[in-house]
Amino acid sequence: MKNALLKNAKPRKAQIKEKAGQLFGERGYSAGSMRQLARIVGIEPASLYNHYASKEAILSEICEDMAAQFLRSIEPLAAAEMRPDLQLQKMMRIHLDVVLQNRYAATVFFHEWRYLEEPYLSNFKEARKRYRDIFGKVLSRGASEGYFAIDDLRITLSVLFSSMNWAFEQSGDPEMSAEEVADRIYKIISRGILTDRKI
Amino acid sequence: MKNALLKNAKPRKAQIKEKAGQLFGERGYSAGSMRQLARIVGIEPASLYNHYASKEAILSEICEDMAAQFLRSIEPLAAAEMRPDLQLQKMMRIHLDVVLQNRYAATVFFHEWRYLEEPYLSNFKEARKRYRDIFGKVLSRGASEGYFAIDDLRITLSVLFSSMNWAFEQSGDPEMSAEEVADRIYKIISRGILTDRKI
DNA sequence: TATATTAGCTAACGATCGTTCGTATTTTGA
DNA sequence: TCAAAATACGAACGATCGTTAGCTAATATA
Repeated sequence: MKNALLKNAKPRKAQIKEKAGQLFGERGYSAGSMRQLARIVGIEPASLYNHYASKEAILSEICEDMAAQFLRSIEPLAAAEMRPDLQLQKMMRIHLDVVLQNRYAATVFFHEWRYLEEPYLSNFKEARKRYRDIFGKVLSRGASEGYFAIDDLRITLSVLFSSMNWAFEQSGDPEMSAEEVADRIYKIISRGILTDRKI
Repeated sequence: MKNALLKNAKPRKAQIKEKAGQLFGERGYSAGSMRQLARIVGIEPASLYNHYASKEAILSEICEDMAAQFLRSIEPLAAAEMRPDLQLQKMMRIHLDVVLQNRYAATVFFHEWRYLEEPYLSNFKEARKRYRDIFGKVLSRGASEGYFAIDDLRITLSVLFSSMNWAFEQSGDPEMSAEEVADRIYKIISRGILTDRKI
């Protein structure tokens, strides 16, 4: 029963969510209207409300989905016992893989979350903090074990996530895989761009 | 004359632009209304149109101002003949100084430029490209002179600007100066976080 | 002092916003 | 088979949007 209901409810609802991700990602949450969304989906505006209670409900579900996917993807690796540098590299690959496989939703997740209202906003921030802390923990452990030299954890995390989250922002279609991009960013952040040569 | 003595405040137009920077930076361009702006400035909505022809005109002027300020600030250094690594560090300091001295306008410049329409949008992109190329040139020269090891210029520039442009995003008030932040980011990007020690 | 410009106001325009209502149609579960 | 649930629709509500019109008062210019 539940499954049957879910089975039929899902396609349309998922379709709305996907198109909303595109719309909000391209035009922004505020500028993207429910009427535009309805037109893209191919139904009347009023029909959207058979699947979502409000515009914000769509946004919050997109953000929650992404938060859950980021966390679910990274958690197995977070628990692993690896050399911190290798662990960081692998975690960056996974992060960028999630981003690349959810281009629009990830854009919404990064840009439009601020239009969430309570309690969604607090939930979002909490999830983001948990995710951030997972990376922070790897950096801290790497520092205490002598692998990393980290002057300021907050800035290091900021550089790390900024680099990853805006890597696909510029180009419409990426000519590189998530792993390639991740490895190039990892190389910069791990070894820097300076050569050993000193003049 | 007597008004010049009475008025310590900025001219209305500059005041509108400043408050619009705050509003658009905090709420976003689409979500921040002309009525909200008028209330913040302390005049009626209609009065805004004695100073700006449209909402978009305010946005475009904010973006143009920032583009001009970034370019004007960096150009003297771009022409200087210095060691590329030192030049890059100094340019990063200046870039972050401009960001920190224009917190709201910089936020608008980074986030809200996409709501510009032609021809403002093309002008914006052109200016941004010129600015980006200035940094790219330093990186390229540094690479050709053996100071930098750069696998992918586009990604390196992306990491560089992402790191700088979102450095002040999280915290409401920065407890670090632009120079401190710039130097910490420069250290990460130049030397990386890996220690020399291999276990 | 006479005139032109600037800057402010109230009021309201048409458009669009998110959303709701009532109803028809389709799909589902017993 | 049949009632109920799910899904769609047209129409419209009140709110808010950017903007304009028309007017008044202050200021600058001559």
